[in-house]
Amino acid sequence: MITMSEIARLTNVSQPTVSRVLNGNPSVNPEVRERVLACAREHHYQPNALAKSLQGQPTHLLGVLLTDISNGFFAELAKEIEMSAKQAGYSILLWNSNYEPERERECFDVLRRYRVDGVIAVPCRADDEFWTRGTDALDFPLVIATLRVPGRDCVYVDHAMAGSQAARCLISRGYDAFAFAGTPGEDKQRGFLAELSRNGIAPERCFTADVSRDGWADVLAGRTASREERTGIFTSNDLQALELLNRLHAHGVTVPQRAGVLGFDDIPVSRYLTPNLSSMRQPLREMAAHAVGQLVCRIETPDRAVPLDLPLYASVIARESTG
Amino acid sequence: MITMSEIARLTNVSQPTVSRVLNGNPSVNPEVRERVLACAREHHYQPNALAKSLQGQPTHLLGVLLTDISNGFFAELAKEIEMSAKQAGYSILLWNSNYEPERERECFDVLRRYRVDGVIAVPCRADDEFWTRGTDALDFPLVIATLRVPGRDCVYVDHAMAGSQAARCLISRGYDAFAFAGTPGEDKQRGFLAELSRNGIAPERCFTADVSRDGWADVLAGRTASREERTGIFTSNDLQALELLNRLHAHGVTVPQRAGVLGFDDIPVSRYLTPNLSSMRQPLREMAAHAVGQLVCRIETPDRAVPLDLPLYASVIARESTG
DNA sequence: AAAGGCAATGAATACGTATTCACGGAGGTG
DNA sequence: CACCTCCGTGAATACGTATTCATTGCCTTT
Repeated sequence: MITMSEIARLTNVSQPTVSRVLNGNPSVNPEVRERVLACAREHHYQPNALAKSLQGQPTHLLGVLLTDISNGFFAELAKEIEMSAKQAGYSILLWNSNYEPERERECFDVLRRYRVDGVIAVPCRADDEFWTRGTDALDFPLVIATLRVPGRDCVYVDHAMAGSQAARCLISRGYDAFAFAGTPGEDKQRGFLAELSRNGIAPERCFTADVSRDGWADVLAGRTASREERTGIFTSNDLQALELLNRLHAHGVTVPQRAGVLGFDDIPVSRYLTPNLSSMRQPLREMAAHAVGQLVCRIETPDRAVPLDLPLYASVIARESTG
Repeated sequence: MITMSEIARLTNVSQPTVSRVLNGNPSVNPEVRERVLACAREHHYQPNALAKSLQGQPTHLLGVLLTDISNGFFAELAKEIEMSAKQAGYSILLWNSNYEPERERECFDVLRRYRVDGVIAVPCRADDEFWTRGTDALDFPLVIATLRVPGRDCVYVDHAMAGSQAARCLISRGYDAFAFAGTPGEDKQRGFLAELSRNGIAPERCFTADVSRDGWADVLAGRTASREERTGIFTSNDLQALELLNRLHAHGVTVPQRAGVLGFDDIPVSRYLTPNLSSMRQPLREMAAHAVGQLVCRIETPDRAVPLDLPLYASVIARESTG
C-alpha cells in the first residue's frame, strides 16, 4: 500500500508537503497540489489511520458492546448506531458479550488496545459493579444504552412508564382482569401493577407469570380460560406474546374477545400474525442517535459535565390482539 | 494510557527489555521479568495495537461488510462470524451497505485506511463487477459469504438444491399442486421447478408468485382457495410465509390440510405460530466458521491457491404447516 | 590463564504520519 | 538600497512498538 513518502518521491516534493496537500493546508503551490493529488488518486492512496493515531489524532473508532446481536432488537439498535456513527465519521468495532460479564471485561481490554475514541455499551446487568463503579478511571468516554446506570451517561427507555402505558391501553379496551408475563422484579411489571392499582383495579384481578418457569404460557392460558372476566395480558417481549397466543389458541381462548395480548418490542413479524399482534415500540433510532451524539460530544469536548440521564418513551402500536 | 517506555522508566530497564518481557521472549532475567510484569499489571498496560501494526505486524482486525444487520438472518450470521473471529484472535470492524453498492465502495476505502487483515463480505449483488472483477488487486484477502461469486473464495448455501429439497418435501406430504413465492429468477425457484418436473408434475400444476408485486399473497391465497387440489407452497423466506399464512386464513384455506406452507430461514418465531411454520434452516454456524477459517488461512499463508468454492446445504425443519 | 561462547541488556533504527522549526526567496516599505 | 514580512518548502522530530546490532560480564573449554 502506497505511503506519503512514496508519493513524495514520485512527485519530487517532500513528505510534509504531501501531508499538507492531502490535509487541505492552504499554504502550498497550486501546481504542486495538483501534481500530488493526481498521483494520490492514481495509486488509490488511503491514509494509514493507525499511524495518524500515533500522533495523538483520534482513531475515529467507536466500540460497540452488545449482549447479543442475533437478538432482533439489538440488531436493529446496532444498525441505527452504525448509521449514526458513520454519519459522524466514525467506524464501529463490534463486540458481543453473550450475556457473560466476563466477556465484557475482555472487551474493554481489546477496545483499549485499539485505542477507540469512545464506547457505547449494553451491559448484561445494570447493577454489576463493573459498570457502576469500576469504570471511573476509564480511558475513553462511555455511554450506556438501553439501561439506566446512575452516575453514567445513559440513554434508555423508561420501562416503568411503558408498563404504565400498557396498563392504560388494556384498561381502555375494556378488559377487567389483568396479567403480566415476564421476569419478576422488572420495571415494566412495577409500572404495570402500579398503574392498575392507581386505576382502582383490585389486586385479586392482577396476576403475574414468571417466564423463566417452564410451561408458564400454558398455565397462564389455562387460568385465563377458566375465568369469567376478559383478561388483558402484557408480556415482556413479543416472542413471549407469540408463545402465549399459541397456548391461548390451544385452550380455546379467543383473542381479542376473551383475552387481549400486548407485546413489547414490535418485532417485524407482529403484523403478519392472525390476529395481528399489538405491541410497544421503542424509539430505537432516537436512542441510537442520542447515544452516538452524546458520545461524540464527550469525545470532542472532554470536560467533566454532569452525566446525561435520558429516558425515552415507548409507544403502543395497537393492532388486532387488543381488540 | 501507559506505554512500554513508561514501564521501562519505572522499572529501571530499557524499553526493548520491556518488549521482550511482554512478548514472552525467554532471554530475560527472571527477576527483571517479574518486576516488569508486576508494573504492567499494576498500571493495566495494554499494548497499542496500532503502533504494533506499523512494524508490519497484523492488525488482527477483520472487516465485515453486510447488506443489513437488522435482518435477523444476517444478524445471526454476524454473531457467528464474530464468535469465530474472536476465537481466532481477531476483532470485527462492522459495516452495513444498506443494499447500496455505493456504500460497498465506501466501506472498502475505510477498511483499507484501518489496514484490516482481511474482509468477509456479503455483496448486494453477486453480478456486480466490483466483486467479480474490480477486486483483483486487493490489498487484503476477501471471502464472500452467502453468495457464489465465481473466481473468488466464497462460502454459501446452495439455493437451487434447497429448492429441490423443498419440492421433495412437499411432494412427499401428498400435495398435488405446487407454488413458489419469491423473486423471479431466484435459484430456489429454479431448483424447485426443476425437481417438480423431474418428478413428473405437470407444468399446469406449478405456479410462481412474484413477491415484489403488492397483494401477491392475497392473489395466491385466492387461487389456492378456488382450486380442488391440495397446494404445497414454498416461500423464499419466512416473513413471506407468515404473510401468506395470514391471507390463507382470511380466505378460509386450512393449513396444512388444504395447503402446505414451507418457509425459508427458520426465524425464531416460526415455532410459536399456529400452526407452527415448517421451514428450511441454513447452516449459519458452519458458514461463518468456514468463512473465517478460510480468511485466516489466506491471511497467514498468502500464497495464490485456487479459490475456495464451498456450497453448504440447508435442511428442512418439518413442523405443522406442512402436515 | 587465555580464548571462546552465551546470556542479558541497551542503543539505534524503522514503520507512516503530523508538526515544529528553520530557511530561502519574493514582495513590500522606509 | 537596506530592512522586514510572508509564503512555500524541507529537515528534523515525535508517537509506541519490534527488531537488529553491539556491548558487557560470566561461564566453559583448552
